[in-house]
Amino acid sequence: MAAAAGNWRRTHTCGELRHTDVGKTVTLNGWVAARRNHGGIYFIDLRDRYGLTQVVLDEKLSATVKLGGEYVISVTGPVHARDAANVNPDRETGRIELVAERLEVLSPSRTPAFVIDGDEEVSTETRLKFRYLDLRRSAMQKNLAHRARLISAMRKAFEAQGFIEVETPILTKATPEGARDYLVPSRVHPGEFYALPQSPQIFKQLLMVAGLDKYFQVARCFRDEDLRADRQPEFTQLDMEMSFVEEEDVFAVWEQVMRETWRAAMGLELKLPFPRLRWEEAMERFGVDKPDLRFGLELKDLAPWASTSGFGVFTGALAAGGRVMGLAVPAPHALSRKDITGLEEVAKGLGASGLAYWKAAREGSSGPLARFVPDAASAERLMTLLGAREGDTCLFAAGDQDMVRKVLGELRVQLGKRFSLADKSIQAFAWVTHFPLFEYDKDAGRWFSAHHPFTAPEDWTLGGESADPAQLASRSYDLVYNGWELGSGSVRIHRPDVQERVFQILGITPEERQRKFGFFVEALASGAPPHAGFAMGLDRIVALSLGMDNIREVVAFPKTASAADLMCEAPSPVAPEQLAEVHIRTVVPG
RNA sequence: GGGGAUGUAGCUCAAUUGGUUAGAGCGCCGGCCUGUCACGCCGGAGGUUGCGGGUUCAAGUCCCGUCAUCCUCGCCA
Repeated sequence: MAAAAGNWRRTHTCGELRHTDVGKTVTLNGWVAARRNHGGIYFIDLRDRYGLTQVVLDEKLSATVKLGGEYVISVTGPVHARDAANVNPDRETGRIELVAERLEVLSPSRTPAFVIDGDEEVSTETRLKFRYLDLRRSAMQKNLAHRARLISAMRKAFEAQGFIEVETPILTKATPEGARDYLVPSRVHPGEFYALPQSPQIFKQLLMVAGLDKYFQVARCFRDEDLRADRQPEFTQLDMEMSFVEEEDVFAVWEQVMRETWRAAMGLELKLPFPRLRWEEAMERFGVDKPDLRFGLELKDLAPWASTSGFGVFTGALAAGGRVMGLAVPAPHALSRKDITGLEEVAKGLGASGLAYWKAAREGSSGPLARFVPDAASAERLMTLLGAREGDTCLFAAGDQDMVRKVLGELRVQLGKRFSLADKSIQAFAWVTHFPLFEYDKDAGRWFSAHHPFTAPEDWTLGGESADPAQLASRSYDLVYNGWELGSGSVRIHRPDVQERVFQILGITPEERQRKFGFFVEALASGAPPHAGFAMGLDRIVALSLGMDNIREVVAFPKTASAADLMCEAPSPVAPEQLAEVHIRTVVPG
């Protein structure tokens, strides 16, 4: 190091000097956030991660340097108390100022693309292009600090429960099921590819076979699918797995982790245990697999009334094996004819043929359905089924069960938002369990795992040879929070015979299975303990805990909706030599 | 892949029915100013109206295409 180095180094940060420091001679380093030149006296607001401190220059000193916005400087001088008239009560450091005796420009700055401390909302495009400036804003620094606190709290909570953190490969093997893989060509093996992990799923199960017993990892995951506000092509999971356990053991660990995390990062005390409800119950009561439990407005089965209603659409739906369901919007929340037309559009968009409604009343009810509710007894019966009171607006859907649930589930969500039904003081965590094991894909003409192919079935026999895969429940579960899915997991298959049977139902041939999962099946046959795990979407939970709905705000260097990095301009073409090295020839359409 | 919104100065936005030399605030540059803290005052520079084509006497404005950003459906075991 040069002999002169060190005299510019800070003794304090820009956020910590107080009235009690008056008289000390200090050195601050930071960015020039604002300049106020009064000719004979010159003020600088000096910024760093910790705050803002006013620096005062006299004419002599200010004349020696040319300062621009965002210049990085070092200033040394005594801390002075401000006169009462000059105190700035809006700033932590507002009672003092640093009177500079030495000022050094450590690094000049080009004119920034936007004003760092400005009030104007800068476009996402500009923010991402100059992300290093965007991250200089205190709001972004707070977000990242909050993220770090939350991750740290989770790490501590897992470690306290005896979990060990293990890193798993980023260069791994392509998987046939699930999301599209990001591929990486191999130089050494011409024509072959690694894949970036969609999750560390297989590795964490292998760690259980290895006997690691309690694993966790802050794991980066990659999925080459289209983006959303809450989805980036690379994202972070808090991933975990444990051995010799079942659902309740995993729930207990996570409930403890969430309680400690919420306490440390948010200062909130969570009530344990979280409620559990089976997937089937969630779908029946709320129409969705991630219900917002902060308000009611539940879906009700109206078959007992509908079957004798005389309304052809309803009786027809029931006769065809479908459902007639409804929900009651409490009377204070009025829905106009126009509102209902809007909701009907939503319903139609989701496959409903229409949206019947009824203004509940024992006498003189109204709405298109009123003529099918001819008397007080009939009205009473319907209102009881709906849990409706006098004056409530009741909405109905009839038809195929999946469609009816989807329509009313969506209406429930929209009405909840519209009328702010959710009690904001509630932290509504819940475990949704026993999702279906398989889903049928009409286009592909085969069954797919609803969760992933290593998920244990509720019944180890898989219902026998003749079972209908659609009817099988799995031992998978989601953690739901205020209507958001935070993460999911399952009890895994630890028996090779059951794993074989699942592959069989998925239509994966023995050759294919051997090629793609051979090592994994062998591992399961090499002493696999019963095990189960869970992974939480970290970006989502950090954003949610900050009251934000876009995870870009909590990711340091996120990508745009077209998966581009506007700052470093990735992806980008590469030199032909580089392609040749990895045996790639590109064929670009057009 | 589909749908919707947006694109004008470095940033955030305005510009009537298609009609003069495309404006404002902030930022930037120059000057003045000893108590400001969004300092103030005076002056100034800065535009391929995303790009390409078309209609028109005339296009930021209308039409077609295209690109980018945002939201969203499909997709995301």
